[in-house]
Amino acid sequence: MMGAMEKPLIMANNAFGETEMAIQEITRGYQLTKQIQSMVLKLGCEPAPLQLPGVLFDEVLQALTMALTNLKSTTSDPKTNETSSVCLISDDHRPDSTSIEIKSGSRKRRKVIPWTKVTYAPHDDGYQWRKYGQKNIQKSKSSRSYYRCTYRDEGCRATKHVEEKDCNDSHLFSVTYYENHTCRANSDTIITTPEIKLDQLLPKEPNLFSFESNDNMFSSLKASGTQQSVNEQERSVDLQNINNTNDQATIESVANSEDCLGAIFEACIEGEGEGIPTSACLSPPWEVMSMDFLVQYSSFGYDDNFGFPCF
DNA sequence: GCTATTTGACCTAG
DNA sequence: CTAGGTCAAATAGC
Repeated sequence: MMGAMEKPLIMANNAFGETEMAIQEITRGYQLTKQIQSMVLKLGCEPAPLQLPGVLFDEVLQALTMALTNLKSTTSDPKTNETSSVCLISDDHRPDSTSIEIKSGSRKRRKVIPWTKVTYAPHDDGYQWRKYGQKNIQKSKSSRSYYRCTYRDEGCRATKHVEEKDCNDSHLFSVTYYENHTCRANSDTIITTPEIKLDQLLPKEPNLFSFESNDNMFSSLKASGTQQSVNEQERSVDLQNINNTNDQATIESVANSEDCLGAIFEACIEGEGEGIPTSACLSPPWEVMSMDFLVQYSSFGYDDNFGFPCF
């Protein structure tokens, strides 16, 4: 009988199916990250093992494992309503906006899942923050700084915690974001995760872009005509001036360019030629972009809305 | 004087 | 009770 009772049943099944799909996608992300991990770490074996990427990959894999564990625990019995419902990705698809709605009895409360990134530039995320506290953390040698959005008065609840990474590199920070920005300011000034279409960024011909052992990285970039043809007019970086510059601002602007992200990522992953200098992937400031890139893209690396690479 | 930062006190969850 | 997060008064810089 086609009655009014059918609709809720279908909706419940769909919700369960979406969660199952999410599990499958996260599982796929996990497997892909493992592949990238093996390739990147293998690249870095000479002259020394890459400790930092190793740590970052461990964190990414751990995060994915936890997400899977949580998800699976909520889908053990789709016919009951006793478990919590899960909202994996919010409407705006921003990676830092993931949240869970926990149903406890008749009440429903929202728990924000923080999003962490590892970076050399903890303050350079395009938002305006105001520091409101600092604490020494017991399990960490360094202190943790607490920031909230400057526009809290306008109701923006975004906060972030900045902590120096507990590793050999004293300039590396772990930034944990909580809540989304709801302030108007972000639409004008925010520097979001670049929406990179990897197939646009990377050369059509596999060997067009290549590193030579002692060559300057930007010389290699200049040599790639396909790279520059992606959207010539939008490029703010004058690669030709980079080779001789020591200007930190210029270097950082280059470090933020999509060209470099895509190119270095491709070089690290594909290992085109044996001659890729480790320094091209790992020496500051290039490490800044490659690490941010790896962390962000291996965490959420399959969503076409962001143009994430798919290997 | 205004705004941002510092820092000790206070609050709260585990 | 303890550790971590937040508050708010004091301070600094412009």
